[in-house]
Amino acid sequence: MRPQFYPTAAVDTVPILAYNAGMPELPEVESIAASLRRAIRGLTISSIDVRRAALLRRGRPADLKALVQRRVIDVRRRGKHLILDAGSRVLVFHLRMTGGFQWADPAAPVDKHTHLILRFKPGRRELRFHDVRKFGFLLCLPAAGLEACPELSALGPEPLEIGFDAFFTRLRTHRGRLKSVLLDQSFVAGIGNIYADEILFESGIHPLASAAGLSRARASRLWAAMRTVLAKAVAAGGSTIRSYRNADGEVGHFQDDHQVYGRTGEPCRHCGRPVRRKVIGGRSSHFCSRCQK
DNA sequence: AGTTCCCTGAGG
DNA sequence: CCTCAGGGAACT
Repeated sequence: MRPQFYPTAAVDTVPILAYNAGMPELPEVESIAASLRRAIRGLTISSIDVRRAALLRRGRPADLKALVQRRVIDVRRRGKHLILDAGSRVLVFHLRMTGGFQWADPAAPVDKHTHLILRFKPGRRELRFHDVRKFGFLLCLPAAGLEACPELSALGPEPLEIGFDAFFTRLRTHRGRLKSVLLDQSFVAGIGNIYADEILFESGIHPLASAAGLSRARASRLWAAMRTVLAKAVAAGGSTIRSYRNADGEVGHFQDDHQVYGRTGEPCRHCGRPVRRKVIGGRSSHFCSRCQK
């Protein structure tokens, strides 16, 4: 997990906000939340432009309008959800596969996939939420009882917060293949297809292994790998964010450093055998059949 | 536990 | 033109 930024324009251009171009999982959402926090915490929402009402899954357009004049208290993450805390009311975004934000110059053309625009005071830039495939959604809810909303209450613990004993206990209650269990947001929240494969490779465990049948020793390796892989990715700012949009609107490129994900047929970085790909639970899985048992 | 659906751009 | 990818809900 060592993405690097390669400026494509002048050396002095500064990336100001993650423009997500990958599939956001826990590390990416964490990174995006941090960018948004730096950009808008403490600002007052001055207007909201809803360009695609269907984006709003819970709450009403009028609830969105009621956010105007409120101050942004914080931006945080829960699972893959991004929570914009405006005091007694909050906005919850789920980026799904192609959702992302732009911290844009209001004069810049608005692309057709932009579904929501938030403007602030003070500030000369606006926050645009875009989503090419429209899988993402937005909740506008009262802060009180937020955790009780179905999207959030269904989530399992945070993978970087759960201790080993609790993790091991949870594993036994989730039968099925390990790959599917890691992707189950009610097991732990925030792991997606890429990190699930990377975690399994790091732990040396096969994606088809039975979750409930894992020995304590193997579960311990899995737990440690989960922490290592996710923490490194968080520290790197999210390995699947492939581009940043800088102040000039130029896009820089990241180099991914995955061990197995998307490397079908390429040599395993440990043993050199070709990385295999197999569909498990409807999701493509990448693994090394020699290094993962 | 597997399949379908949502949606669109990318790649064949 | 066709097919595929993907998160996650809603099926079967």
